[in-house]
Amino acid sequence: MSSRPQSQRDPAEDDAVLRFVEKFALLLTNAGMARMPARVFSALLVAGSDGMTAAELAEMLQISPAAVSGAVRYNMQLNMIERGRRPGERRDHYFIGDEQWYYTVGHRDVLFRTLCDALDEGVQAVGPNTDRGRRLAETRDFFNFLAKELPMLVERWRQHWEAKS
Amino acid sequence: MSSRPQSQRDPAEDDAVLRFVEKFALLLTNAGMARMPARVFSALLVAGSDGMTAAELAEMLQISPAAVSGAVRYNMQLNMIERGRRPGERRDHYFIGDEQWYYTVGHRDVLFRTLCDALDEGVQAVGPNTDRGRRLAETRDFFNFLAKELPMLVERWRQHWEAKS
DNA sequence: CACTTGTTTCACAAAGTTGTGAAGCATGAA
DNA sequence: TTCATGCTTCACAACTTTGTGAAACAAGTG
Repeated sequence: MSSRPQSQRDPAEDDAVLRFVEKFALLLTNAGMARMPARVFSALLVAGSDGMTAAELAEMLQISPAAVSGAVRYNMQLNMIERGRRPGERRDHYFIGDEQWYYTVGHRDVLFRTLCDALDEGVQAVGPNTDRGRRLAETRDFFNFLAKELPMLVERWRQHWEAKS
Repeated sequence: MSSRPQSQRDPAEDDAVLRFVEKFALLLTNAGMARMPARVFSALLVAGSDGMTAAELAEMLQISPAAVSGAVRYNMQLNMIERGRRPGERRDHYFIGDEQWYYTVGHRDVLFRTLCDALDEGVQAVGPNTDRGRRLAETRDFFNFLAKELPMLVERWRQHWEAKS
C-alpha cells in the first residue's frame, strides 16, 4: 500500500478517519486537554509508525503551521509524542512512539507523588493527631498506594502483551 | 490589605492551612481542574468530616456566594463532594465523603471504556488488518486493560486498609 | 401569614486563551 | 555565498471562561 500523503487515498475511508480524529479529540478535550494539542495527538494516533509532518498535520486538520507548532510543542513537553527526522529528509516527523502509553501512564506516579507531598504538608498543618489530620493522611496514603501500584500495573500489561506476540 | 477573616482558631495554624489549600488547588488546576472548583475541593479536604457551609467556604477563600454555588455544583456533578444538612440546621454542608476517592478513582473505568469504544471505531476506519489498524488496536487493548484493572486495584487498597484498622 | 436566612440564577465586565498572518530564523542545496 | 524551504516566534483579534453584584427564589420560623 502507498505511504503517500493523504490526498491519494479512498475518500470514504478518509472521511471515517477524519471523523474519528475529531471525535477522539473531543473526548480528550472534555478530559481537560487543550483543543489543538488534542486534535494533533488524535491525528498522530491514526498515522502510521512514520508519523506525520507538520505540513500534513496542517492540511489534515485545516490549521495554520503556527497552530501545529504550538500543539506539537505542548505534546512533546508532556511526552505524548516524539519528533524525529529520517536521513535525507528535510521535514520533521511527529509520531507516537510504540511505548508511549506505557511511559505516559506508568509515569503518572510522578503526579501522584507530588500530590502526596502536598497532602503531607497539609497533615502537618492541621496536626497529625487531629480528626482532620487523620482524614487527610488517609487520602495521602491512598495516593501513595496508587503511585506505587500503577507502574507495576503497566509492567504487568507489558508482559501480558509480549506473551501474545 | 486584608482585614484577615477571623475564625476562632490559631492564626498561625490557619495560615499554614490556607497555604496548603492554595498549593493543592494549584496542583489540581495544573492537572486540568477549573480554579474555583479546585479551591473549594481543597478547602473541603482539610475540613473535618462535618465539611463546611457555603458561607464558610466563601469566607475562607474570599469569594462570593455565587462563585461557591458554581464550584460546588461542578464538584457534585463529578461526584467529588457531597452535600448534606444536619437535622435542625438551616445551611447546607459540603463535604468529601469517606469513600469518595475510591469511588472517583474506581469509576475512572467509565472514561477508559469510552475511549476504548472510540478507538475501536478508529480501528474500523483505518482497517483492522493494516499497520495503522494494528497500532491503534494495541492502544485500545491497553485502555481496556486499565478499565478492568483499576477497579480491582482500588478494591485491593480497600482491603489493605480495612485490615489496618 | 410575613419575616428571616440561605441558595441559585442572571447579565455583564474583566481576564485569559486560542489561532492567525506575517515576519524572523535556521538549515541544507547549488 | 545566495537561494529555497521549513520551523518558530510575535502581536493582535476573536472567542471563551470566570467571578461578581443584584435580584429572584426557597425554605424554615414565629
